[in-house]
Amino acid sequence: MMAYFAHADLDAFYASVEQFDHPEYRGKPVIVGGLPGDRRSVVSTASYEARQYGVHSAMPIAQAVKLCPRGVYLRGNMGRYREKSREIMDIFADFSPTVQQLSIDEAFLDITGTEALFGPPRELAEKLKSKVFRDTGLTVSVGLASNKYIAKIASGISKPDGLYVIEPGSEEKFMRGLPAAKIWGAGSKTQELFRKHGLASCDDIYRLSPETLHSIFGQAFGTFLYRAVRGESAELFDDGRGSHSMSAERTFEYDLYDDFAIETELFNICQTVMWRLLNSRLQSRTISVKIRYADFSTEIARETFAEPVCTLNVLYDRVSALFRRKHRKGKGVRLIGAGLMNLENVSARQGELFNGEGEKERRLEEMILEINRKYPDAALRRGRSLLADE
DNA sequence: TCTGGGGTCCTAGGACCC
DNA sequence: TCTGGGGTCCTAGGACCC
Repeated sequence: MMAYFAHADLDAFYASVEQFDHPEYRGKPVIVGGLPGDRRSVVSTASYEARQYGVHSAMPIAQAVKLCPRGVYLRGNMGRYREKSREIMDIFADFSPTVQQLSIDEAFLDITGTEALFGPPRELAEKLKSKVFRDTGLTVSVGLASNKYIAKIASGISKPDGLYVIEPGSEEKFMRGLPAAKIWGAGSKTQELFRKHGLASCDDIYRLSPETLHSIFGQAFGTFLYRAVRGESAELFDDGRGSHSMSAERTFEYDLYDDFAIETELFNICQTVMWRLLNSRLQSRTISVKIRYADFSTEIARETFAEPVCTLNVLYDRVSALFRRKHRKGKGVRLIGAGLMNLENVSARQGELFNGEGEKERRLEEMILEINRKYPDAALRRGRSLLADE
């Protein structure tokens, strides 16, 4: 049986959720990401009305305000977006037993062999689109193709509220007709390389030998490009295996120079990471610290320990020691972050670390983390001093 | 107009072991 | 008697995605 995939992608997701929840925003340019006057905020999502002013994702809010001063600016509500996302993913699951969620607002559906239930792929896509709209008030763009990579490209062709079908057998022709800028997985640096080598279209890349592609782009990426421009399955994305990580970071409105202020922020970030770790039933032996200085230069330090992190105290001790080793004093700090890599499921052995005193400490920490999560402003200092007093 | 936050994957090179 | 090659683990940095 011929494999067939749908890529379903919500249109301007965060902005559309806001317009659904607040009818007074409908038809207006909505910009989610920050309020006018916020320093160092960027646009997370711009509604299609806002895009007409030239506003787009990743643009600094200050620039968006210049382009679109009358827009509706919002900081956003991730909890609400996640809730809406779950509703939509549940709908996707009605149409395919194999839904691979790629991010909060998009997924691949393996729709191979679903004809008997939903009719031909185009019909399935139309049913899916109208069900999503009926049940959630949001529009979704769908691409249909014989492999996931092409389905992903297809869903972007006729956004918003689009439906684009690549007939089996026409994958290569479709890709070769696209500009190189449309290659998913080739970002700004690669686009620069394309320009440098005079590669304007996918067809230009198609004409290069595998050897040339490898010499320009490296082994893995060269192979990826070779396959992508032929309309072959080019799997850039996670196949479900592989390592996972968990991190939190914060950019400050004004660069920090004060050690105590920096340590307090670092502790705050460790709390966030620890809270998520405790709720995930995962563990990790590798910590990372990220520092971005006022000049935007960014450094990352990692360290792997023999024993996994199991309490906030341990996490904070390790993170702050690594931070102090890496930190160049006197340079303004724009961002700090901390994370855990190579996450694995909590082992039986780890359970032994939680007996007696360890268990008591962990319970206390869980309480503090819970309080701080509920009342972030009130409990922060208390949390830190409680731990410091031990 | 200076550039968020949370992820994934790839590469190159060093340490160490057999 | 100054030097092989493979495997594994680890670190730092970069590119990309939404």
